[in-house]
Amino acid sequence: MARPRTFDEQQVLTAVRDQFWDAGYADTSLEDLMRVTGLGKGSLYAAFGDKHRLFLRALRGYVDDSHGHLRQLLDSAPRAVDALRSFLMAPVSDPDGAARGCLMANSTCELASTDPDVLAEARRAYDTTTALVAECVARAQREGDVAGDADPVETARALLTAQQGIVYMGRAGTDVAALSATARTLADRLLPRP
Amino acid sequence: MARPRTFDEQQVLTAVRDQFWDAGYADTSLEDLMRVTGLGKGSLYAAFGDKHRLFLRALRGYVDDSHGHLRQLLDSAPRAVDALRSFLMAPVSDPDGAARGCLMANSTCELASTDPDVLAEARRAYDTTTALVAECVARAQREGDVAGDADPVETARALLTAQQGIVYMGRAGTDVAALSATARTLADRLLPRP
DNA sequence: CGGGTTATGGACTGCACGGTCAACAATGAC
DNA sequence: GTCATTGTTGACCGTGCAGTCCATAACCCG
Repeated sequence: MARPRTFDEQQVLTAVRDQFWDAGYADTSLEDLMRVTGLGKGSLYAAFGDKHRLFLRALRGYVDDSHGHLRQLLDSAPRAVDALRSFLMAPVSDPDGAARGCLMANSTCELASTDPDVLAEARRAYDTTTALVAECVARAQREGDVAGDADPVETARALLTAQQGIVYMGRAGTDVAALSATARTLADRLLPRP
Repeated sequence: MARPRTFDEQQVLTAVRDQFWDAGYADTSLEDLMRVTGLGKGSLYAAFGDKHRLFLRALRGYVDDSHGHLRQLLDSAPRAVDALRSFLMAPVSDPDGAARGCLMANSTCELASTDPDVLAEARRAYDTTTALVAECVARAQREGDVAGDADPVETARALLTAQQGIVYMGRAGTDVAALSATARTLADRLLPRP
């Protein structure tokens, strides 16, 4: 046939994602991307298109992976309420990762007003997250761990909003100890026992 | 003496702030700044220094103004608990402004990992905000509108974190109606009646 | 009115960026 | 071994950028 590729697409996308995550979209140059992937410009362009398309590709992969992890988290917990607490604590579960924030959130803040693709990806992401969390809230209610009078979707929105607030405060340099305490406070308040 | 300035410094800083707010730091060029201020490059450099210093100047002005408004909001309310609710609802109080987010938050997400000045400004801003809100929480407790067993600072941190989550979800394109409902849910949960 | 001083505006510079391209390398089919 | 096909590489290009600088304009003081 023809000459085969010498790189693994997933490895390249992971390196690209980390680069955009650390430096943002505008502050990442093609030279940065060449350095972290080990590929030449031509290879990157042939395989992924231009910088913007490559960014969207990495961003979508990040979102899909995150949803995969979330599904696993929500489904694997014996009691749904514990999964919901873990969801809220996730931003502070990795002490070193808090200041990094979330690639989707960082990208949204940087680009939402000028890049419709990023905004659309954000809406898609949070719709999915809300649905996953709402289902888990309903399960927690059936298990008797969360008051049954609250609307699961509304509770899920509140949990997601609070979680994004935690992500943001971590990005803003709040130390992890104080932020963990805040996360626990939010969990206690937003997941009232019946 | 010498030739006087033909521009008003505050007006210029307001125009600059709006430009950075709408487009972000990296996506704002000096040409943009010249357009919105009506000044030439030489005037901008002579009066404010380079792009980065001008940005920091506008950002600090924004933060100081925000704290001024917050003081006014917290002090003017007859009952402190209503002020705290207003604080939480502020991001959705202007329907058109929700998607704009907050200049401090947008800047932090875009630049926190590469610009120490912005990160320092963020920490300063949120320390101040926390102190102001905590004082108001204490007042609400004295007025008997908020349960007295909660630590005012910890409650303030939870409120601020939730508020930033609301700001962010607005920036991410959540429609204002749904977001207002979420804000009310968060207010109800985070400000429990005694 | 003249001269010292500061503001103004635009021409200019050097650079880093995203993107293109063509020559070359590696593979499998036959 | 030959060839068609695809991947790889690095030189190259045009553009837009931040920042500099200087000639000129406007002002106040004496």
